[in-house]
Amino acid sequence: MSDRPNLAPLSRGESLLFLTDDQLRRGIEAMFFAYRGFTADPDRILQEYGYGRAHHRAIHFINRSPGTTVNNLLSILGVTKQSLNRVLRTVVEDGLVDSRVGDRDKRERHLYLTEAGAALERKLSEAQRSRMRDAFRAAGPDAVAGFRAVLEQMMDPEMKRHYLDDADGGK
Amino acid sequence: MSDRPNLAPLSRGESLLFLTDDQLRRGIEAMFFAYRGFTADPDRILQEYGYGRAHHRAIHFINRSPGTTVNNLLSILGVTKQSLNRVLRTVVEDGLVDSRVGDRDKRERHLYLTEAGAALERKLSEAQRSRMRDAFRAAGPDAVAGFRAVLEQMMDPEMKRHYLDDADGGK
DNA sequence: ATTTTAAGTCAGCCTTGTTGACTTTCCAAG
DNA sequence: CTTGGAAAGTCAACAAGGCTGACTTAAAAT
Repeated sequence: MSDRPNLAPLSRGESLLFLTDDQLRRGIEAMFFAYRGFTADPDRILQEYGYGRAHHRAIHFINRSPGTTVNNLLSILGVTKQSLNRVLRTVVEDGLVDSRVGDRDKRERHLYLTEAGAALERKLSEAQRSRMRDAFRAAGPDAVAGFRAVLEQMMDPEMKRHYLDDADGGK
Repeated sequence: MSDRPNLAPLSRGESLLFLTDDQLRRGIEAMFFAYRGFTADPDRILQEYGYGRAHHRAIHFINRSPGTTVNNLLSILGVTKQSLNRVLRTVVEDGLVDSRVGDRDKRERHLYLTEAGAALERKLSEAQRSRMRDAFRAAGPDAVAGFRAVLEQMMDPEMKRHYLDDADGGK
């Protein structure tokens, strides 16, 4: 393969790098427009339920890590506890999330999805997975690896901790 | 369910992709965490100026397409005119953006960055480009192509129109 | 002359973020 | 056993930035 994919005009022989400001600007806009697409489908579903993205995020990560504590969720989501609490209160009241006092430490609340919560989670994530599946299929396996590699590099280091604690073990 | 847990694509990067629900969930979280990183640096700068992401977006696209009209900006950003107008009013008042009545059509306002506006734009986009440059460098050229390919597929079709109207011309 | 379009404005509402102050619970260290 | 502090929750106030709806002005299009 060429080491210069179809990306750069490179008229000035000076730069071996394919990272012109224009290339970077395209990457920036790609993030902007793609993120909009990425959230569009769940947003529509949430609206029917009177929820917002904040509810989606909470539900997603409770589903991913059942029994997680509020504090843990706080550090993943990066919002204040007051902000999270407002969201959490509504989903608990609405019977989507179960908040159980900790056994070892009774100050902690452990969060679990109820059946209704799990049902909404499936609905939301199926919509989101569907779009991602289509994008992955259309772009191909190599592109998917590249996509993940770049995004991983773009995260703040502290966030990488939360990005799939399980993940591919070593590496 | 997935009959093929994380085995590499053995069919020559063609047919069956390894798109388990878990792979897709990783892609979803990658988007979430990366987008946070992506906006973190500009957000910090904007805060010093008392602006938000909405101002950044307006400034970005005015810089990309000087002389663009309010209506055009509206369709790129996908917000209501009232929402955009509030943002636009402040940046015009603050002398970052110049709003000129159209020559051909006097109903239209054409938007341009002033020197001060261009200075802020450079500051913001340099921060964002810097992070993207680092991510691109670390991930490598092939990854960058894949990143862009996947994001492009993830956009809503109408948004693809706005994504680099200039772009690689005849394909 | 009438209708449509582009832009702007006013008013009000919602979600989701923020601070700050304060309480309750309860583990753990002195 | 007392007390310091962490975890969680609550109340209040505020701001950004979305939204809708109603309305005006000016100019272009029909």
